[in-house]
Amino acid sequence: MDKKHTPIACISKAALFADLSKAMKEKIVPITTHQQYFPKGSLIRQPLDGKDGMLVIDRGSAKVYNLNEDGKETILGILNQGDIEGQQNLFKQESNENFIQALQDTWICSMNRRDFQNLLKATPELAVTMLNDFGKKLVTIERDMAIRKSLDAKGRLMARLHDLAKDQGTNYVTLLLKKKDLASYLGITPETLSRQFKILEKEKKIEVHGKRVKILE
DNA sequence: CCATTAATAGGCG
DNA sequence: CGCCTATTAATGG
Repeated sequence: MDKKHTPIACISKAALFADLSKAMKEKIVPITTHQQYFPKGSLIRQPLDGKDGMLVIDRGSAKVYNLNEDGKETILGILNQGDIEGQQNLFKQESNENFIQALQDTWICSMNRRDFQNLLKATPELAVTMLNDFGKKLVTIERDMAIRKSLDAKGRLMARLHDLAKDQGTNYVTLLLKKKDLASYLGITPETLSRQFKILEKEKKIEVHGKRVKILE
């Protein structure tokens, strides 16, 4: 299935590293572990697993979630190819407190905290790039929170669909998540999500075909 | 096939 | 809207 994988190519896929010079990337290579394979549904990270590094999705996708008091999942975010997760772990002692589960067969590359800290000290450009990335993530999170608080279920769903359309570059969007996961991500129940889909269809705003949704407005 | 999980439907607070 | 239950669809072995 997989052809060739070079550490440099892998690093370049990660938004965080994409803009670095080749020399910079070569500095990163030695501290990375490449192409660990996780079958669909397996846990890539979980609390107390002792993994302290950050990871990059080389291929595949994964969901980040934790469990609330009632033992139910709350989806914190979705990782797609090239996304970074666990940057926090590079700066603090504790290991992960969230679960990360592969949504498809997924390959990740990773590095541990200590090696990366040393590299950061030696490579200011990397530190700056990373800080900017943090900023972007912060903006996204704040925006998501604002949406969750201000919009009702229908509005949240529509907003999410438009985001997906933007990400995927088409109005015929493919839902990567199971609907119950999408519901969790939106902070609503699966039942409510199902109802909102029906309502939006009736209003001629979307067309649902299994896991694909056409956005009509 | 059967068993489990996901999605939907309907009732109710 | 969330929670609950029942039914059906989809999935995986």
